[in-house]
Amino acid sequence: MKEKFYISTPIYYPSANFHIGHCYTTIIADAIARYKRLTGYDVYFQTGTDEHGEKIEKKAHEAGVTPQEYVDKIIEDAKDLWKSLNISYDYFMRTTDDYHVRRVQKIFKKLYEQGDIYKGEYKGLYCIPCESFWTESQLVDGKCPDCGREIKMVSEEAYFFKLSKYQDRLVKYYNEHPDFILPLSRKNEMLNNFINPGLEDLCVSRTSFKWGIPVDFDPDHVVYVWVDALSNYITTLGYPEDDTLMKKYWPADLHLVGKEIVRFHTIIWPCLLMALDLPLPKQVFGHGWLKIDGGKISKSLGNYKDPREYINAYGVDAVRYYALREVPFGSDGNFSEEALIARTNSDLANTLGNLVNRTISMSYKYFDGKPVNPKVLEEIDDELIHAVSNLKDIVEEKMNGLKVNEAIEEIMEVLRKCNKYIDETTPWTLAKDESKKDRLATVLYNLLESIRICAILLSPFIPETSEKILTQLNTKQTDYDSLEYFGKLEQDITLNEPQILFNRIETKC
RNA sequence: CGCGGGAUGGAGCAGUCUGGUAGCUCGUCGGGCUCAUAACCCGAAGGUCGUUGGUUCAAAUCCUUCUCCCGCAACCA
Repeated sequence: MKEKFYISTPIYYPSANFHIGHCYTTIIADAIARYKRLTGYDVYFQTGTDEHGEKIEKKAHEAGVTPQEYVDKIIEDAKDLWKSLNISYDYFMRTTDDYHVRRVQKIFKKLYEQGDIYKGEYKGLYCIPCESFWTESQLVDGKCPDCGREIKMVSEEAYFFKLSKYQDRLVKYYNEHPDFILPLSRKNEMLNNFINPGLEDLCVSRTSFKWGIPVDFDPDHVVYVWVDALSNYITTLGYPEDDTLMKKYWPADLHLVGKEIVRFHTIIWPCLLMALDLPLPKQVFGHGWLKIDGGKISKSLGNYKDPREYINAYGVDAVRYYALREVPFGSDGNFSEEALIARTNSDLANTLGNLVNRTISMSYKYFDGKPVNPKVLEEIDDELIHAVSNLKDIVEEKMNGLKVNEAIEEIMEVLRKCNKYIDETTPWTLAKDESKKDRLATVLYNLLESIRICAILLSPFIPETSEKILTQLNTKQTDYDSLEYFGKLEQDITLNEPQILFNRIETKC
């Protein structure tokens, strides 16, 4: 039986249409999910939306629609966006779905009945014009850090979760699972800032707004974000009503999250799971951000375009490739249209596209598109064949460490070697000498086989392009097992006519 | 002193743990090639490795001073 792999994106907050940052997280998750499927895992890849809360209630009110109508429209748009990015999610969850509402109520009640949730009073410093709570340390000269006006102490009745009770067990889990939080610097951040100073109990209900899941035994309250949103990862598997899928897929293998919500996934979520007596997720990866021209992507600044504009202009794989290639493991990267164009031209059009094009063209020119391998090898072939043969294992090592950009760079390195190999072997010169015909066939076969292997390994990242290449090769050797050794490309096939994979993007100047 | 990350040729990064000729991609300039998408291949120029002081035969790397940028600080991917 196949080994399972459960990967999730966060459930995004649909207060506005999604931007390139949401795409970034989702593209990485998709690439990892596709890679795991390619290598033989039974993958469950979940994404979705966190649709409750005051902000959406307010936004809907401003737009003159109900909150449900408001989010429905954005979710429709989000699904279209994921489709245009070739996101291969297995399930799109929404916190407004009936089963989720019902199961969250059951979870909340269970925690209440076993004493992990209790009723108390929420006291906070509140800025009335900004409608925001602040902590003491956030205040500037004792005033609201946003507007500078007076704040006041308010209190409301609320339910609390006993986060403090699980502190020691959480630290123990961290120590026993050194790879639980990646990158490591995030773990230190959690310990120094939150855990070591002592966890405080967490406010898990609100009475100040209505757009949320009602606490069924106390209808003045709605369940606040934590129990509602975080539990999405298990309510979709049936918890607590049906354990069939839970047994199959839980615990999650990887929660992919942005660095700003690492805390929720590495402190609050594990403690909730401990309270429910469920296993904890194996790994949480807090990735960096795509910046736009060095600054944050900001809804209020509106400094971004609809991602589909880039997809329509440059192709889905240009956008996917950029997101996956440009940002190093765990750190921030910059997004700009100029950089996207430069990356697409140099890597996808020049290195990859041109290589495929020139190789297939030569195969047509000299052998009518029929690959044969007479194995007239020379010393110069060794390095290429060696590099291509090892590529699968190198990519595997990088992907296991979630170093997606490095995995891609390794493949590009091999493609550059292929281009170099062409110049070194000069097939056009061999073609002029009839006695070198078998050598020429060998050189072209080596190239076509290298391209085939690279195309398969690129399929998790740029699936559309990968498929185009394999179609041009007209090969049936497209699964992971076909990477077992160099030389699996069939010799009784005819390639399809070469087609441009990526047109160079000319910038008007 | 709240915690953490960062500063390396024009741009983006690796190298720092474990000290030993500073590397990669892009860009620029020169050359080559003609299978290919002004592409591809080769070569060159360009760096006092943020700052101060120290340890050492030797520091981008270890210790120290300071500066600047960024993130977190109880819902911004």
